[in-house]
Amino acid sequence: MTTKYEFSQIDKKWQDIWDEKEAFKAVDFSPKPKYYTLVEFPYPSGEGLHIGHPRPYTAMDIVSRKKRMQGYNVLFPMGWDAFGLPTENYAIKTHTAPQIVTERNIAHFKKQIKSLGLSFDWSREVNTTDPDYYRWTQWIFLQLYKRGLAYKTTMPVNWCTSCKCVLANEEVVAGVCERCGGEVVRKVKSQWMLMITAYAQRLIDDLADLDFIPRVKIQEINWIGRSEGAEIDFSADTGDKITVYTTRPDTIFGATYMVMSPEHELIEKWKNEGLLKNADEISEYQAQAARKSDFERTELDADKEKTGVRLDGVTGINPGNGADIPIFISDYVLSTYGTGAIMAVPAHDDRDWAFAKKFGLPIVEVVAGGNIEEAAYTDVEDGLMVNSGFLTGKNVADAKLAITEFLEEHGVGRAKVNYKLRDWVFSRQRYWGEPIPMIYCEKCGWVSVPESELPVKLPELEHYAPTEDGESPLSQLDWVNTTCPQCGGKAKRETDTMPNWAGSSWYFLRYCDPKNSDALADKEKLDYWMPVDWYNGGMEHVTLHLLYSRFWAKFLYDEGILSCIEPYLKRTAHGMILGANGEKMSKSRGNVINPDDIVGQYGADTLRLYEMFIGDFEKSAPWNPDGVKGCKRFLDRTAGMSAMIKGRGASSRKIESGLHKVIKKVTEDIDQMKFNTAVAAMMSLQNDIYEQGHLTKDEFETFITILNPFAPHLTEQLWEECGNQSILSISPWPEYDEEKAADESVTYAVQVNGKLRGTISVPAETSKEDALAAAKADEKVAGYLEGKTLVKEIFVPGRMISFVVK
RNA sequence: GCGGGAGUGGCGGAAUUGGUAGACGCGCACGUUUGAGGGGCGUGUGGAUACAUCCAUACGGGUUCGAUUCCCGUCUCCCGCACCA
Repeated sequence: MTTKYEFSQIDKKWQDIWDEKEAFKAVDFSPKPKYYTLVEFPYPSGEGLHIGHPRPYTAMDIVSRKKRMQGYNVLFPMGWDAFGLPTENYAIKTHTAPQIVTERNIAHFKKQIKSLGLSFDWSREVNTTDPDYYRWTQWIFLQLYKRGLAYKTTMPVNWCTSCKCVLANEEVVAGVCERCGGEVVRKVKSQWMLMITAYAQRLIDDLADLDFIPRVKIQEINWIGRSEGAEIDFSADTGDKITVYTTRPDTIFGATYMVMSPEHELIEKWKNEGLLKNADEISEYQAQAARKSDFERTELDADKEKTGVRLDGVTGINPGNGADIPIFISDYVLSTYGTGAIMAVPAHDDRDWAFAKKFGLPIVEVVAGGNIEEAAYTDVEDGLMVNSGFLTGKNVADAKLAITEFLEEHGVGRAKVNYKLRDWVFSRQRYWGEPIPMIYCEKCGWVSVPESELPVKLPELEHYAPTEDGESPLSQLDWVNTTCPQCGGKAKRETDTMPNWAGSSWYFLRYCDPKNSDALADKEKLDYWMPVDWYNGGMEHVTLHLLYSRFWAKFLYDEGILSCIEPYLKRTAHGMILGANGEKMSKSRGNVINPDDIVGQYGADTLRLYEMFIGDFEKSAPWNPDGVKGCKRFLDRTAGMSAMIKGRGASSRKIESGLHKVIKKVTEDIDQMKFNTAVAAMMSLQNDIYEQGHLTKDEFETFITILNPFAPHLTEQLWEECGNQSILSISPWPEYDEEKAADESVTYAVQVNGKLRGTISVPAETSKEDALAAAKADEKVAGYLEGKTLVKEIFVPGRMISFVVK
């Protein structure tokens, strides 16, 4: 009999039995209610599993196991997000094909993940680098192209000088490449783009009904960055129209100058027409701005001064008051937002104020309430319009409406909503990604690869390194030469590949029907399984993967492929596991914990339990080697309980009531991600059982049943040793019985004038009157009541009694 | 700067329609078992103390019979975004 958690003898045994019996297989169209739990599939890096991986995996495994035991048909799948730069860089360095490296990494990851006893349905495993998988990634791209949502354009892009590759906005973090930390510069290139901006409003609106944790919703909304304002057409004395975007049209009478981004197209026009007297100075400034990386350009440095050059020879006209105003170019105006030009209102915008101060431009107050000598007054709640013609006297909100109406009437402006979200740069000049299934024909332009010819397979290569000029290594191959599907003439293939976010944008759909060769998944299976009921992942993916995949799902809904408008009903996020010193784990800090070592030394259940007990699941927590030992001790003591079994039924009122309370607590805590307090409750009950010294077989079996999702290996073993033939992991979850949970007696805290003066213990069903009488009779309490006038009695059933005396 | 979150023992952390602050674990101390160590089992463990009490949840106020919880103000830390007009 097992009296300790002998992990080396039981972990593998039960993993094999679960495999053999297909205990965790998700059944298509089962009459049971379905439940789809999802964790972010990992990128199988060469470093192997990180100690952070098991935290979300175990958490969602616990949710899945509990749901299964509660009678749900659970889909809990796993796969590999295997395209990506680290693999390719490793391949370049070691001259090994990325295909081989990937295969090896996946095998290693899978072995590690399997050692944790997670209840994945491995029969649904997917791999984004499998041609049978990426065939459908390419297919979705073609559908986007067909609808005009994929397009190729030449534009300035973020270019990682180290990866020699284009990055999406979302991949540039603090001015450097989020993957390698390399310097990012601007480079003009022809790129495939996905029009995610077409879905900006829906991506905001549809969050409303979803059960996402608030910080995820807020971060997505902020990233999309909706703002309401107006476009206003200013004119120039050249006869040209300069449209600006502003959120403060109410301040138009305070617009004392204009600023255009250095890239604004009118500047070239005016240069060509010879209108600019200081054309050389302007060109020099433009060249300077172009050299700066986006990071330098947007860096907010306390010492950083605004720069700019006045367009000498051109004057703007304020359509509000008809005033002539100067026009500048400055790099504080971005070409990629709004119209690339602004009306500057220095009295009421911090940036315009700083610029005006530096260049000695007039600052005209149009909203009263601030001190514009000191700083711009940007408050929109208080303050009335002044110096503003027909707007004078109105408040800001009314003035906005009035001026917008005025502009619309006169045809020089209109209400306008803008978003910070940009279209998704979808091309990568690298080898290890899905080829973009497009062909360029001199005669026909860009032509789709016919769907019947998908997948466009990645050809095998000798050299994987990108070329110095920033082209994909695929461009060096004869593979690029093909024929135009439309006219049959000579044509060339697109050599860029997709970003690694492509395959992960729809993988949760493939799990519903992973082997389908006629469609990305069968419609009926999608309708059965989708949407995902609970998706847990990292905060770092909120503005990347989460947003991208919501976009693709919405598109597929529009195409009639999906029946749900949102892919995930519930989204939660786990905290990081830090090193023992409280810092982020990293090789350079020397504080890395390897999950294999923990599993080898303490067993899978110990690692699982500790990762759940370590702290609040949503927050980061430092690793504590002694904390792991505490969890092993609890598991050993759980096994030790089997030697304390006597009889059946209930051993005592106390344990029976405690057990039912813990059933309730564990059941609820799992649903609320409060795994740490669920474990604490079981530990506490175990202490009570040890104190009593014995328990019944029924109690023991119930105890190991609720512990099973956390520590499946040990509890299966103990269940078997109790003489059960069944698999515990798929046995019914215990029912909570309120009557049995009820206590025999209740302890009341007794306060006098708000201070705790005693406690009394009375039978649970004691009436208010009897309880109050008992409280007054308490020796200590009586001492405080004596000689005083009782003003008030407060009775909170089951909790406390409070007397107010004078 | 904007947005979000958090400040509780030596440490990780519990406790919310306001109701016994510090559950549970670690660490530490003592006892016990053992040839010793380790391990197990048990007891104790916020601070001060005149041992009746008093103080204590970042800081300062407020509401209340009662505040970690609600309100006002201040400070600190973490995360995200960042010249988005």
